[in-house]
Amino acid sequence: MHSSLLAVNESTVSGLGRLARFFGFSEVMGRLYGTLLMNPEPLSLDDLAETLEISKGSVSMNMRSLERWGMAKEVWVRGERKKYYTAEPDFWQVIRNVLSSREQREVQVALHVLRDSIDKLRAAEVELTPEERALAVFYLERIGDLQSFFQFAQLALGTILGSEETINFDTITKVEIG
Amino acid sequence: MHSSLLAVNESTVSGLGRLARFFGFSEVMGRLYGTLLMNPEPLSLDDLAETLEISKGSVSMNMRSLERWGMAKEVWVRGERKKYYTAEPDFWQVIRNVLSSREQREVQVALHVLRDSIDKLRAAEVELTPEERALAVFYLERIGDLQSFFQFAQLALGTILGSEETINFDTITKVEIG
DNA sequence: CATCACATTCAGAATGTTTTGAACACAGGA
DNA sequence: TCCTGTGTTCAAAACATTCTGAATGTGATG
Repeated sequence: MHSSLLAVNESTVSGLGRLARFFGFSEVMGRLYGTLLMNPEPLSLDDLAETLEISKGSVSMNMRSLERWGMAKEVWVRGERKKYYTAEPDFWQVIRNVLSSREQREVQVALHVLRDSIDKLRAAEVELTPEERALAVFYLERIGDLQSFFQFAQLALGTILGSEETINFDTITKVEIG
Repeated sequence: MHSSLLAVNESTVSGLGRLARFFGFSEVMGRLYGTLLMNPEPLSLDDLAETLEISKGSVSMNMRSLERWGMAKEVWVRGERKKYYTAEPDFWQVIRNVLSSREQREVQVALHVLRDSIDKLRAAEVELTPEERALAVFYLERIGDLQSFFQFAQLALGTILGSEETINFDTITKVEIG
């Protein structure tokens, strides 16, 4: 195989490994996804283990994670008993999965905790000494700032996820906040 | 001190620890930032070590990281020789720092690598066998998808960072993509 | 310039995470 | 039923990260 193809493959695989880390997944998951993405044909567990030079056990577990996240799926190959996988090629779909099943929930939990804190402080107000009351006011201010941030995050996620149809990245010319 | 104040403090500190992890920092950094954020008065290294029950060495190192990221700054306390710190209270400022010095660079590196890959494939075209050429075409397609994604990320980051004045999260009603 | 009060550093310990590979489970075919 | 090829599991090992605390550095002060 020509060296340029090998080099491009390698840099894509390691780049996706990096991206996976960034999104809080294991690097191996990213590399597996990358390997599948850069292969026109489906690959078996053994193929993947051999290509990435990692144990079959690791491939097995990481592939199941990839499946759960909708980043890869099993395909049937005629006359073969092995499991074969392909990458979900719609990157947008993958991002949507991650953002909606993980990030969005995180943000909502955070907002919930903040709201609880505010309620707690308001409820306790009558029992506080003057100094404590001053501190409570200070807390409310800081918590309000955090709330604003998470509300922004919620809004941004909602916007990205809200558009039902697949966003065609190529046609985006502007991201507006207002 | 009233239990509600303690509870709110604790949940904010651990929430910020969590957020720090999410952004790829150490949890301790987040907790330190949270502790400072929830204290009207500056705190010394010893105060922080005692409050969070961690060693002074760890506090020292993590506080220097926080300073480098613009999340905390030293303040002079009259008549004291110790170093005192306060949290940068403008959350938006903190986010801007992180996004512009880290995320934006990451995205630009990724785009650069992808462009290099495309160039490499184009340059090698004449030397390829027919099968290799088919694979190159396939690679170009996949790489184009990745490029679109990173270009979107670049655009979004640019929009958030581009607005010179501090964004008031409270007044944001919409995040638009188009 | 010696002392004191603090901050910083870093080797080693503690802890957390990921990987491996051997054991096991399972399904299909003989 | 037993064998064979495959996938899965999980305890232990390898590896990575983070923390600690004693040693060291630093600078202000008498």
